[in-house]
Amino acid sequence: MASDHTRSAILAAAERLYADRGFGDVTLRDIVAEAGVNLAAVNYHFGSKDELIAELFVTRSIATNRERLRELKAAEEQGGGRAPIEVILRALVGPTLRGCLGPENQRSTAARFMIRASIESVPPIRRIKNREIDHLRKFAGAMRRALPERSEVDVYWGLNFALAMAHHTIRESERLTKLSEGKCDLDDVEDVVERVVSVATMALTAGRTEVKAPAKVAAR
Amino acid sequence: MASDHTRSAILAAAERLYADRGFGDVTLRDIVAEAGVNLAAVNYHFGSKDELIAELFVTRSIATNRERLRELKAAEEQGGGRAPIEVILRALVGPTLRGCLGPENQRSTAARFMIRASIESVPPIRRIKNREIDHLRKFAGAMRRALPERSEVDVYWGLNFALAMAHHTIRESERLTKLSEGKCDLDDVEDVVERVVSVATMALTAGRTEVKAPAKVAAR
DNA sequence: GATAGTTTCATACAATTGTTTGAAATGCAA
DNA sequence: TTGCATTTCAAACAATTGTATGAAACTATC
Repeated sequence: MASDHTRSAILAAAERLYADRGFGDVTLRDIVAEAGVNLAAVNYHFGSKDELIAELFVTRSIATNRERLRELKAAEEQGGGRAPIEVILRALVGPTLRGCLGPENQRSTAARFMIRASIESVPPIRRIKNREIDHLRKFAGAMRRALPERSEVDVYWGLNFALAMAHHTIRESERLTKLSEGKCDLDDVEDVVERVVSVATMALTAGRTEVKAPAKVAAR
Repeated sequence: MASDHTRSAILAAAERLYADRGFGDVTLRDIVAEAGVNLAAVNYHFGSKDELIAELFVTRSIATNRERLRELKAAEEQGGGRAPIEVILRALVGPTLRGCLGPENQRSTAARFMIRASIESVPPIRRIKNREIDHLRKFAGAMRRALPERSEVDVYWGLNFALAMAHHTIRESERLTKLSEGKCDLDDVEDVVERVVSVATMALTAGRTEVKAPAKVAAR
């Protein structure tokens, strides 16, 4: 094992390049050049290109999920097992948004890598990705506890829309800036978070404030 | 020109394969095999692989935009130059959702291709994609006319969120089905359209029903 | 300081990719 | 039919990719 220097240099370079340019057009030769190591080092340390990607994704996936669950657990414990829906949604979309948006220099490579992974899903990632469903299920559970009158289906849709707004805004941030001629300030991350959270909250609570009623009609 | 048979067979096969498997892992050999034509035919008729993709994208892009604008124009003319925001949003997200979701057999290859193009944007598409901004600007204009009291920034955010929900739902439809254990019915396209439209409408009108007031505070 | 195990390196390999080539086939006008 | 342009085809080409190899360099233990 010795220094591990080569190994971690590869991981860092790969994550940076994948985050910037996507999996499609980053070759092993690009990675080793960026890392300043030999081409054969990748196969020596990771076995194959796919295993490198998988290791990268697993590591980051665990970290991101832990971050989100930490916020969620803290909120629920504080509220005696039930957190306000806004807080839950903030725990869901906040970390990713904060990691990907914001002033240029503080953008997180890890977060941008995860967004790439969620977009152009390559085989090694696709194989692992199913686990994330369990993670989302925990959020769905918390949301149902926060909105007991709400139908299960509506909660899933709200969760889906919250992730939709967060991810899409990240992916298309450049286009939104161009479309709005800079008027939408994507560097003001907390403003973006609040916009997403507030719309998702409305989607989950509108037309159903206190009522106990059947399912289908909701969220209209 | 003669029959054009080969040319259109290539276009059809390419669109189908790209829609199904993405640009990343579809080779020219896959396409010509599917089309039942010779490998060299692609370069003979289109010049290069990139030009084939570009032609496909341009054709579909024009058709999709025309479809959306047709709905929009019809609505605005009927309302004397100003359509209700719900109708505008339906014109924006309806065609794409209807094309991509719904019972297996009636899903549109064209719509799925366009979603692929919006996801894993390859160089030839990226070069053209800027034009779509002009198209979105027309929708932004109609939305501003429908919501004159609303700030410009809020309208752009509403537009962004509407597209976000539509596209994300299409992209992650499989995951939503799995997460909800089939309870979210993605075959009921009109239900999905109404959900997206209603949430986007709320995002654009909440907390600002009749008031004439400054910007920032909105959509909270 | 010799030796065994680990890591790095230049280089080669095999497979796949988009593209080109030149001949054969086809269609069409005179 | 003849002649000419268009279209199709099998085959080869050149470039790029991930991977494998075997020797060299290094590290640590005795």
